[in-house]
Amino acid sequence: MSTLLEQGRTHTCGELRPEHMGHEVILMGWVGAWRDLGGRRFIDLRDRYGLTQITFGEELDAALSGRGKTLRSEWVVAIRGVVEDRVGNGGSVNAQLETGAIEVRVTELDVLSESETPPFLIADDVDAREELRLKYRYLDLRRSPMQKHLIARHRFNQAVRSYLDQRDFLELETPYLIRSTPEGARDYVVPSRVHAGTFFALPQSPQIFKQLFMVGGYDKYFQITRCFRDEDLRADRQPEFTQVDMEMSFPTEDRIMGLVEGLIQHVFKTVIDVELDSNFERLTYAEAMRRFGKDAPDLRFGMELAELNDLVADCGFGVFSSTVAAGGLVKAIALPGGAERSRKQIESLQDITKPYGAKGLAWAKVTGDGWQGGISKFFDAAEQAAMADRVGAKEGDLMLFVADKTSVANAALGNLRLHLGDTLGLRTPGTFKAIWVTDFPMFDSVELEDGSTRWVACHHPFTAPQAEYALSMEENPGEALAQAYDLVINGHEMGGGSIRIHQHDIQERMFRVLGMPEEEQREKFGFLLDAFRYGPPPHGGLALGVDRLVMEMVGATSLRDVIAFPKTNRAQDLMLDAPGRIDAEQFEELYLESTADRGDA
RNA sequence: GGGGCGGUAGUUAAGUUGGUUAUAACGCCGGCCUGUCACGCCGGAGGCCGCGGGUUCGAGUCCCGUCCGCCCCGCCA
Repeated sequence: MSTLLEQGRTHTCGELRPEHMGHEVILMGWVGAWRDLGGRRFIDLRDRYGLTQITFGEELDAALSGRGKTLRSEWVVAIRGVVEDRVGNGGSVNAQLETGAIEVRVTELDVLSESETPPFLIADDVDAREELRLKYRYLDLRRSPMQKHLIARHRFNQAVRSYLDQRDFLELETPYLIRSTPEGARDYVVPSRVHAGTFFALPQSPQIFKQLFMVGGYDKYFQITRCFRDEDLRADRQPEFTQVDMEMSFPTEDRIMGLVEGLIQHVFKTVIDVELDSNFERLTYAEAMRRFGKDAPDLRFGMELAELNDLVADCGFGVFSSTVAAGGLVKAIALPGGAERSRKQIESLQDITKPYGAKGLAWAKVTGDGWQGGISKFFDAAEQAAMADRVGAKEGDLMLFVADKTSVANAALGNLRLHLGDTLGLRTPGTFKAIWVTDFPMFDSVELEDGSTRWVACHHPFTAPQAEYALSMEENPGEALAQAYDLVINGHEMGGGSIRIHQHDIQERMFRVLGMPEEEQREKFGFLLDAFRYGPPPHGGLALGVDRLVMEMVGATSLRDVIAFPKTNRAQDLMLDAPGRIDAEQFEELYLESTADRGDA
């Protein structure tokens, strides 16, 4: 007679329903919680599909029941049994469980695997600290919330593939061992054994390859691929992360955004059954910064920032007028009902703005009798009315002001707005607002240590300028706008893309603005520049952050909760204990003894 | 590189102005219990108080250093 394992499962642990009553079934799974009543024992048998209560009764089979008592947490068992009605057996339905109306009376038991007592309880509510969960990640992955997250990832990937496949996109792979081009983020680097003293780099994105696919005539490409950046981590930043990387030939910005909009709607519908509004709202970068202080605003709530420079340029409050005179920005936000807050509560908000470099957070309460408290006394009634009107503050509101350099004022108030939105419950979990932020600047000016400034690409050096700036960007880099766009959902950047430069002369101008000499261009991007001499089609694309999208969809608060084997804050894997040392022989083969061996010494 | 929070039984936490035997819950082990599902009841075992120094008659508690985890700034599409 064959074993239960050989016969195979007839059902999963999440499958049985009242219509199966009377059926003989074989289930396999992990032993969860049990309840031992003496002559009767209940066990929750668990797999990734759900929980089924199985039961042993002494009156039916004392020997089998005795074996049932020896089972312990996380043992793996196969059982044969009969599906029975809980109520008919004298119990009651467990409405919390999908299988709560039935139970399986065990008639045969095979222990497939025993388990030591796990270091933490495998339960939906984690009580173990994260350090421990990461060390025993395979146990953490048994928890239902983690399984839901990874299953959502699977559905996400499948939805992307089917959507893009139906639209003639080809899923093509690109190499992971490539050449370091130290622009943007720091590269992860892999020493070459065959070529002593030289190094591969892991890609920060397949950017250049996908452009070469366009030159190669594969006019619609995508890939779900890993990218690597050796930078410090955050809750929403891992050193390796997954992107849906896409590129198409003969595009316009609208066609790309339209395609991605459809893709995002399809994915939200498929993965979490949410219908997003069609025609995602579009905001220019300048407008986003002006109204929300951030290039990735959360539009699920208002509380927009207001600029007050023109109103306070000549006011009696020196902090404001001198900020305007120095070319800075005075901005304010109204907190509805905030006038009830105590001075202490109000001043504690500085803890939010301070990390962004804001020197202070000024405030005033709007009452029926003019402003009160804070900086009220510096303004007469007309000034107060004008500012309150600009900010949209009503009686009972609290006005909050930041006067600082433009970047600081925007960052401080923009993040304060998000904080207030959080505390007021305006960023409702389970609600989603997807928007496009468009018309990004081409260049950012960076101050060097010697006080001079240089221009760096906001996006990357292959981003096309908008037509009207193609010729003028050299004279006026700060004014030039790019054909670049970001997808933003709930205040998080979920993806970004651009139309690329395919014209040789414009690419040269771009490099000139960036101050990259020709030899350096040749050395870093020679193959791309060469390729663009042989009929590159107009092309453009976009990349989506898979981890961030899944995180937002399932409502996780950390990327680690949607990545099977993530890294810690210090970029380590606690389970593997990686990175780790290598043995002397392995090391020697790589010729890493001295920096003189790098090849550029 | 900088700031903040944390590390005490297997786990999660409490631990007062420094004081004698370091608590609790869950888990674990044993016993009782035939309708539980956070089962219940009785009993038991279990501690390098992250690590290293220092102050003190005495340190989980105070000081210095260090390691680890998390959040944020810088950095980073």
